[in-house]
Amino acid sequence: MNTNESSYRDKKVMSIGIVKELTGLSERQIRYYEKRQLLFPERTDTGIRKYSFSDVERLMEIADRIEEGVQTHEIRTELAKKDEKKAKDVRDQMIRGQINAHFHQKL
Amino acid sequence: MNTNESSYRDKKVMSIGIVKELTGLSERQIRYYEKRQLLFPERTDTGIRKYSFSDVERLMEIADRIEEGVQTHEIRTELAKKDEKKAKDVRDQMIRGQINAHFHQKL
DNA sequence: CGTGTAAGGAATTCTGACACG
DNA sequence: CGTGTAAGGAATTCTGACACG
Repeated sequence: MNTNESSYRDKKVMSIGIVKELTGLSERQIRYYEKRQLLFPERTDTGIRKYSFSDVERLMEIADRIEEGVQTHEIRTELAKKDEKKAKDVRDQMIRGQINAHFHQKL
Repeated sequence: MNTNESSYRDKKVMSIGIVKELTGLSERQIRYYEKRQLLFPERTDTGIRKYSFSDVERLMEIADRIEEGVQTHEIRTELAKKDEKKAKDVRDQMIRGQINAHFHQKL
């Protein structure tokens, strides 16, 4: 029941037109940030880009940093660091989950 | 922070192709259920339908009921009842929120 | 009643390029 | 470097209709 909700944020379901509306960015900008490796939309079999809500959030962060005069290269590094931290947190939680399950199994 | 998350479920952002993939239904079926008033996607200025994750969930429920041999007309009634109940729950929560806010304001 | 399909048109998205700087 | 734009093509979506039942 809770497993579902959070997956909505990461599910790649929107095409660029909606993302454009949600972020206020131009398609040109959205595609350019992808080329610079700031975000990673998926593609349909026929090549149409698909974005998630978290991609939208990320684009708004990117837009903020750009406005501050930060170059895409630096933003890329920052985001990569953030992503790695999140991945680590997820791994930690997984381990706790395992331990927890193991503990309860013993009862 | 929490206000955002739940809104993802109801935000109309997907076009019919994705909904088709997510639900396994045909475009024909999805559009037909709309005509029968079982769901209410939004439209872009140019007439393209946009669906939310909750629409996707709803379509899966609809598909189940159809498989059980229930007619769209009945499903419509069932869903309307459910929707009304949810709306009522939301109103109740709003009131509780008001009371709560009022209470804390007094302190 | 619920769904498939072919038909024609309109709207969307894609890429590579020229432009400015 | 970051972004706008016109260009041409491919993929998507829309509606109304014929079909079966």
